Amino acid sequence: MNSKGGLDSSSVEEARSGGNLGENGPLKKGPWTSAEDAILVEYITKHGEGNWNAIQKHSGLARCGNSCRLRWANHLRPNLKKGAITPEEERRIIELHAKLGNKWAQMVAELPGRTDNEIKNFWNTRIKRRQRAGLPIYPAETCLQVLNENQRNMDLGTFLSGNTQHNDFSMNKNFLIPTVEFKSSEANQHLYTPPRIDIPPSILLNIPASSLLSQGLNSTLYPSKRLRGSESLFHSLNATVCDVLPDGIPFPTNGSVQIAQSFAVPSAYDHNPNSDHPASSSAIPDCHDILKGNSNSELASIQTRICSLGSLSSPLPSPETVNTLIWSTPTENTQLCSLSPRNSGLLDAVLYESQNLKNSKDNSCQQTSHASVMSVHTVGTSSHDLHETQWEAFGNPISPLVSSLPLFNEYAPISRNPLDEPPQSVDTMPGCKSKEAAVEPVPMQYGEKSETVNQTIFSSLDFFLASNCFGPEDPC
DNA sequence: AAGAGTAGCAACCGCAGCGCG
DNA sequence: GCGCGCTGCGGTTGCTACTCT
Repeated sequence: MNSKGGLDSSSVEEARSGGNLGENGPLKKGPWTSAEDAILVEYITKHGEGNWNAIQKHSGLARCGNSCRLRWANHLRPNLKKGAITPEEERRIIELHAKLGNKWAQMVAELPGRTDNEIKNFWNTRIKRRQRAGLPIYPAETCLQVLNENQRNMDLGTFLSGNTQHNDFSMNKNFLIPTVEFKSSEANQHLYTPPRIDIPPSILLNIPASSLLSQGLNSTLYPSKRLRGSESLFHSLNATVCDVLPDGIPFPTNGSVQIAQSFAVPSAYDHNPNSDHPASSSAIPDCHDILKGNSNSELASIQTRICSLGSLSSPLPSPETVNTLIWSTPTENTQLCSLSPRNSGLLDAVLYESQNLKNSKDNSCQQTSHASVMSVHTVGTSSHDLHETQWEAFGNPISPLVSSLPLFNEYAPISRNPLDEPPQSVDTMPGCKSKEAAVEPVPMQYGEKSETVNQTIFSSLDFFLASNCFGPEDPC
């Protein structure tokens, strides 16, 4: 690539003139030549890093300052570690991503010799690879490790006081936990007293949404000073996810989930102002307001709701409409979701769920709802219930989250490697008429609880990470 | 053997934060 | 306080090599 001076003068002169580009002409793009590298290295050796635009001006390179900076940072600077990512580095990257999300620059500090670009590329490749294989993004041990670390570092009090691992939380002084009523959930609560979910706040709040949703839903949901495109995307996601969370879901009332609970709010997609879901009206601040005012709440709400989404009840759109949903062009209802071709499919589906949820509120799908509600709230109490009830929701033969997705079952209740075992037909499951493949719930042993619960959470998340199933990329 | 598909990598683009005048 | 330029970051795109059919 580069030799610190092994080039003849003609090559350097050519590089200085920008090849076929004049020195004052347009800046050169594309791959760097050895001659350009040599010039850059020479200049930085003499003058040091920084002032990249000056480098462009004074070195004669026909490259913009930022390009020089990137070239130096990613390829030319000393102490760069070349070669493939080692298993140990991979493990570290996974850990860091679980903690930090797509904060490549921060990860660099923990991975000397590697560049943010390298890490980013590695991660993106890894994501693709694991999605293809139907594997969870995060190994269970990583989930547990992050969980344990967060448990050590943070409790609810520190979270609320801002003394957390994620300083972003502390930077929001107006983090409010609005009181939320779930009127429509009362009946459910009678039936299913919300048990305490045995998931500490840290696992829900400290694993950035960007980690959980990266590449699948939104790349930068993690509270960040940078919102940019993801902000608008988040708004759409916000709207859709707000809506798809059934109003009747009675969140457990421990601290962590209360936070999530407080964001189960209506959205602009509620086209029925007279909706008889009072929980989705005045008592709850608008998601958008919350989210604009406190980006951390994005994390909390999204993460938690995504967890809940894993067990969504389905308003039972027909398979036909599911197909329409998946393949139709954006409508006024879905255009907000068209921010990213990768995301639109999932968000369309979520939106559709939302619409049908509203439209079918009078339908007799309460039992299905209950099943899914239970799947959320039985996590901590009965693994058996968890599997069964989640299974009911997941196995809903008409849900677009299932019926259109053979892959879905690879992300079904328990994170199991679909490569390990061929999926079992849902037909074999009581009450399931879908022809879709399924994975049989596995009895959980004592001691597996924590891991399995987390696996469940991340399996659901992984399912969403695999959301391109909804889109044209993978019309499964 | 050839074309298609995919993986991996390098580089670019656009945005936001920051400092300075 | 405001505008401007610089810098850094994260997402995306494009290219090349490799694999598969």
